[in-house]
Amino acid sequence: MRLSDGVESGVHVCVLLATLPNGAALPAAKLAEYHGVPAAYLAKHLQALAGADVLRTVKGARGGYRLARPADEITVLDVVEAIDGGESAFRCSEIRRRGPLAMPAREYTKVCGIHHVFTRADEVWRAELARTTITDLLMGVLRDVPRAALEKGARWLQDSAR
Amino acid sequence: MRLSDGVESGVHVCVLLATLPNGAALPAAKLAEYHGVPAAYLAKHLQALAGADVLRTVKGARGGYRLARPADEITVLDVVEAIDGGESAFRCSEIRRRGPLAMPAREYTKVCGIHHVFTRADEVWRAELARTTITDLLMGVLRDVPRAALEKGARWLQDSAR
DNA sequence: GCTTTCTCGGATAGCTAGTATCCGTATTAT
DNA sequence: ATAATACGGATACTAGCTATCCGAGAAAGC
Ligand code: SF4
Ligand code: SF4
Repeated sequence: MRLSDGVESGVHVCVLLATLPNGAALPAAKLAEYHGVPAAYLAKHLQALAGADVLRTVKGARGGYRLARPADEITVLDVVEAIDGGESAFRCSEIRRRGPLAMPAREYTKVCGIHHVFTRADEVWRAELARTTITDLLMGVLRDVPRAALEKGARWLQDSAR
Repeated sequence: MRLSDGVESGVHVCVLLATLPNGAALPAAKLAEYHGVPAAYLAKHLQALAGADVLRTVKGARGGYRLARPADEITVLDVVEAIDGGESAFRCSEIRRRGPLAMPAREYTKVCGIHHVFTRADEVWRAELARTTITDLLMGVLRDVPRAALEKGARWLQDSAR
C-alpha cells in the first residue's frame, strides 16, 4: 500500500503558502524550485489542489497559487484527498459471488463483515489526518527548524517574490 | 492509495480455514477453486501467509494449509501485513533537504511534523485492523449469510475433503 | 489595445510495483 | 515406488503512477 508521491509535495506547498502575507501568490515554477521537484510534475498536483478548493489560482502576470482558505481551515486530509483521491484503500471484488458457494445477488443485502472492518479502518485513518491543519504544521516547522534555515528561506522568498 | 489485491483472498482463506476441524488442512488448489481465484496466484499469497506464521503448511500428500494459531489469535492486521507488507503508506523523500532551503543533514534531528502526522494516522489504521480477529469475522459470516448458502458451502467442503 | 507573463487543460511518454503464471524440486502419505 | 502437494525462482503482463510537453486563454502592465 502506498500513498501517492505527490502528497508530500502538496503538503509542503501548502505550508509554504501559509507563510505568505494575506493575498500574495507564488507561481508554480517558484514552488517547484523551492522544493527541488520537477516543475511540470508539481503543476499537476497544484491543479488538483486548486480543483479541490484547497488552493486558489491567480491567473495572468504576477499570478500563481495561494491558499483558497485560511490555513487553519485546511486539513492534511483535504490535501491527501485532493491528490490521492478519496477512495478507500480496500477494494473488494465480491469474492463471495464467485466459486461454488455463489448465490444469487439479492441474497447479499448487507455489507459483509470483512468489508466493514476495512471501511472502519479507513475512516479512522482519515479522521486522524483531518485532525491536523496546515497551521498546526506551520507551527511545528517554526518550532523545530533551526533559525538559520528559517532566515535563509525567508530571504529566498523575498528575492523571488520580487 | 490502494491495498494489495491479494489481501481480500487472504482474509477469506483464513475465515474458511477457521471452519475446519482441529488439525485438518486444505490444499491450495481447493482454496483457489472455492473462492474462484486463479490458483497460481493465490499460492503466492498463501506462502506469504505461511511465512508470516499465520498459516501452517502441511507438506506431502493429503497436505495443504491450515491456520498456524487459533482463529481468535489471528487478527486482520496479521493478514494484511503478511500480504501487503508492514510499511507505512506515506514515504517521504526528505524534501526539506532539497532546494535552496537545504541545510546540512545533521541539522535535522527530529522527525518533522508532516512525517509525524502520517505516522500517527498509519498507527491508528493498523490498530483498528488489529481489533478484529478471524473468529469475529467468522461469527459475522455465520450470522449474515443465509442458511442455504452455508449448507451449500459445508457440503462442498465435505466433498473436497474426501 | 497590445504585449508580456503566467496558468489551465489535455495529451502523452516512461517507469515501477503489483498481478498472474509456469515449472522444476523437495517432501510426505499410501 | 507412486501419487499428491508445497516450495521457490523465473518470468510475462498490466495498471497506475510518475514525469514532461505544449497550445489556448486570462490577467496585468504598458
Ligand atoms: S465477503 Fe466481503 S470482502 Fe469478501 S467479496 Fe464479499 S463484500 Fe468483499
Ligand atoms: S519535512 Fe517531513 S515530510 Fe517533508 S521531506 Fe522532511 S521528513 Fe519528509
